[in-house]
Amino acid sequence: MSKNCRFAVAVHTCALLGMEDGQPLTSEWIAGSVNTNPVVIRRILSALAKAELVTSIRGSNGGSLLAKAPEHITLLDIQRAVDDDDTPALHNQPPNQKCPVGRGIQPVLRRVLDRAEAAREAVLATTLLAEVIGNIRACQ
Amino acid sequence: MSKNCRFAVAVHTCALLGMEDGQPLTSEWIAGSVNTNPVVIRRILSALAKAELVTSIRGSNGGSLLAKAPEHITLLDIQRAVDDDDTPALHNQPPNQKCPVGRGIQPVLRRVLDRAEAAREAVLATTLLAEVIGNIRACQ
DNA sequence: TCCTTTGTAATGGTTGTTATTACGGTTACA
DNA sequence: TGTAACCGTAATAACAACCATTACAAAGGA
Repeated sequence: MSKNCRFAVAVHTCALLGMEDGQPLTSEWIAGSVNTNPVVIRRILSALAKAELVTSIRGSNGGSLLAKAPEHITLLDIQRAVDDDDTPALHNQPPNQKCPVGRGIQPVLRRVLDRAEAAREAVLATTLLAEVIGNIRACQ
Repeated sequence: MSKNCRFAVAVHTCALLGMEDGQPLTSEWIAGSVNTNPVVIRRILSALAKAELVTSIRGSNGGSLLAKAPEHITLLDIQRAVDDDDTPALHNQPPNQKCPVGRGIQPVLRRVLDRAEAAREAVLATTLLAEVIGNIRACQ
């Protein structure tokens, strides 16, 4: 479980954009809904734009729009856009290579953790932004 | 993906204990294999003991032992023992409740993330410490 | 030209993690 | 009955990640 809230803010942002279809929203407006600073939103939007999930219009009357229909954006797309998935080192210092366990533990653990992470991502990959928007609408 | 290495150190420690069956290992010895400070190991062992996965013998000739056979310890047991699973708040500040999305986003997201986390834990729950030890032995 | 808006750099505060020192309690053994 | 070898845990410092905020350059409409 990641320790930052970029993913939550990114999904929140995309849901707003998806519900106001075609209407560009400013970072300040989005920040008002998320309850944070507009610059935080712009950083998230910048990451989403690099992944080609949103586009931005600069200047007066500008703002951001979804680049794809919510039916074509998965939560995994969003997660990959905003969370650097550089898998952190298992151990902080490399373990003692003179010990059989020290030598063998890392590849073994890595394999298991990769399988576990793949299972987690499979759930996100099958959840569409459109479903999230539908659920939000349903609980009003 | 968690950002600390407690889980890796805990599995490493349990694998050592499981391979030296019956022989108590000192925190200093384990620290030599993990390549860290003995106090770090003792903290991990303390958490593992609270979860009744290991026992410790104090005093001279003391050390730690597995409390169960490696066939009866899953990686999920170990993870739960050393990682506080207090699910962090999705948003840092609660979102704006006057906005429909701000009101609805958190329960919806929480549900999806709980499902994703359950899928991840299912993999850890079906991986036994005994398998890890077997894999380490196999790649010597 | 002026105003609005994005894009991004720089900075400070907060929090989580690891390493390390220190010290008290426990136990085997001479 | 000492003493040495252990564990258990508190305290602290160093370090990194993250977020909020200020600041400012660049873009674009009126």
